[in-house]
Amino acid sequence: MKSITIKDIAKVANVSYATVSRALSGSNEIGEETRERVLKICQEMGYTANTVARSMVMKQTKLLGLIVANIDNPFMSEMAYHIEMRAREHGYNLMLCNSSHDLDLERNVFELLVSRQVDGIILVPSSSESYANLKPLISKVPTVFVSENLRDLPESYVSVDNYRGTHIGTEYLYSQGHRDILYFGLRKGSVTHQLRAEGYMDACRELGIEPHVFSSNYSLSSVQAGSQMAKQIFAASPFPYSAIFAATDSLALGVFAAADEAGIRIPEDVSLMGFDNILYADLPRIRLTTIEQPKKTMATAAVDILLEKITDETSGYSHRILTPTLVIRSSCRNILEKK
Amino acid sequence: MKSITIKDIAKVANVSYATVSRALSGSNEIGEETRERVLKICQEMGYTANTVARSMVMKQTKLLGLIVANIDNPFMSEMAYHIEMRAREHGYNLMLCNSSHDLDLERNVFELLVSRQVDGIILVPSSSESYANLKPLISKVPTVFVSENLRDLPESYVSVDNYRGTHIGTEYLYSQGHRDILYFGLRKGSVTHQLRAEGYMDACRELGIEPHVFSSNYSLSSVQAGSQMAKQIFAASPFPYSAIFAATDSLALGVFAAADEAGIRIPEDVSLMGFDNILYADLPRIRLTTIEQPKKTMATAAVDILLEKITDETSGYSHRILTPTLVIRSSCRNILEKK
DNA sequence: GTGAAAGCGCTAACAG
DNA sequence: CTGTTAGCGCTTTCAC
Repeated sequence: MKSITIKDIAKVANVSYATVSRALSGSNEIGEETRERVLKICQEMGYTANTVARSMVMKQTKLLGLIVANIDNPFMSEMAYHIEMRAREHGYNLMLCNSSHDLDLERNVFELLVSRQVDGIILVPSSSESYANLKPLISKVPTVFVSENLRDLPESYVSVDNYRGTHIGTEYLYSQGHRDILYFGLRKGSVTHQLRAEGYMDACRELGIEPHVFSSNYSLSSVQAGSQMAKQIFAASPFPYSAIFAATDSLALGVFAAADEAGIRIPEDVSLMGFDNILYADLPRIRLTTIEQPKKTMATAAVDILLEKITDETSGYSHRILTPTLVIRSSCRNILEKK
Repeated sequence: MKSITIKDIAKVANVSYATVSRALSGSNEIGEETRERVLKICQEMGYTANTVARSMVMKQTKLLGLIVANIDNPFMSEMAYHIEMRAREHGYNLMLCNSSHDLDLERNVFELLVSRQVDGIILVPSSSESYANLKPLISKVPTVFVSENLRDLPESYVSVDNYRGTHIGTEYLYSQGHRDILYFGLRKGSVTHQLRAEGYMDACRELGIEPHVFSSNYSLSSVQAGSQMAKQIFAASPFPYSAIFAATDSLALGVFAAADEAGIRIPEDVSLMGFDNILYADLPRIRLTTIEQPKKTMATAAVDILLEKITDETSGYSHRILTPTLVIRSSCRNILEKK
């Protein structure tokens, strides 16, 4: 499987291999007929450029690293899709690594990507701890965080306005007549989830209703965990809330499962709102009303910010906070109207 | 951001840079104290090896390409997760490319990966046409196809025993009293789907019931398409089948949606069986009875076969066909029993 | 317009 | 055991 190189072409074309390089790179310091002749020979001989060699001398790989906790999480995979497409539009390819929600692994793969000379890294951290965890490494390569709000940390990130998301959602629930709303799934240590809870609480205050939040240290992105947690809240009978605002769609799915089990109907008995608008949310029989994170926009923004960082040597960082929107489906009921 | 190299280390350590290389590579032709001293300096100076340079001389990148149609498809993303983890276990990293169900794009990214000198490629094709489409390129790099059954084409692949899957599923449906089963979603041009339909039809014949298959040229992996198609079959009233065997879980989800809309209850009025056992299938309110593709095993096998191909220069190919299993959830009813 | 040559960071003979 | 040296395939000055 010996592949043919620029030198082989040069020999056949009877030119120096620098000339072949010029022909290939679209340089203008080469005669038109020479270029065409060389290019034709490349074609005929089935020449494929060796990007690795080019990377060596150019000192850039046109490679981006993408670190996610789990690519099989619907939120992640949707982000990954858009990120990959956008990156490729700009001539970049993606190296994918799963960190499996493990900080040590996250650090490992980050270092790995650095040693592979990626031009930049996009990181979808599962918690706010990632920043501290990776801090010493971040200086080695342009990095942008996605999805997790890092508040005012000096590193680039793009996220949604989490505070506003739950604020909007709470207002909607209120407009549907709900006065007893449970916020389900606050996890300490994640500023993203801190902000979501705050948005809910502030909205409650403004609306003159009492906030109730159910905290947890479990994963907030697993429906299993959600259903475990939801079992606890449904143990109280009668269930004292008319609506549940889940911190994530996955959690909401878990609530669905636990509600079915407990014989509580959604939305007839209690309304359910999610956050993220993952692909699952739109499934038949689920049809979850939720807060949409503009995933494609976030993905695009992340790539663009990263490429800008790569191009401009000027250090600095940018925070891009996108606006979430309410997606109304069928998991919330207006309790002002008659049943 | 100038990174430090082996030479910088050599200078500080007062040795030749070959010695540094030896220390790093764990060679045994180096003195113990020298190694330790060098390694300590590497540590102190924060040296990170340049994998690209190493790749150049080693003529292997320890990089695998993964081409999927859409990483945001739940089947793909689950496969991707396991593939990445397995690859990394063996010291390989993954370059991810989406082909977006486009044969030209698929070829493009394949070439791209070749020029990036990946050591091998894992391809999850969306149809059987991919083989013909990529044939001239496949000789350039070890490749293994995943999920799509290529029948007896001379290229490595791992897939599930599709024929057996639908056979088992049909028998199960029969055991639950179903005699009028519609097979939903045969697409010509895919041997995978050909085999699935055949498994169903042969089972019907053996069981002495009449096969009915609904063909389509739509995508078989989109719930949207599934619901469009399902609308057509539900237009017939009364609906003449007691069970529907969908060619994929995504299609089954579409059937769910159309059934809800048509006021047909699952499983009370008609039973529904899927194929793939994607993550969605286990969601509350869906709980789809389906045929499981052992995705983790497939992923692992794909990586292992590929690495073997990479290591053994001996050409040749292998076909690995795994056994599917029935996963019983709640979308099928036993119609022998009283309602 | 084209060729010669240096060098990207590293490994692997080959000497000593 | 350690140093010297020759590349890996390519881009890019610098001459001609």
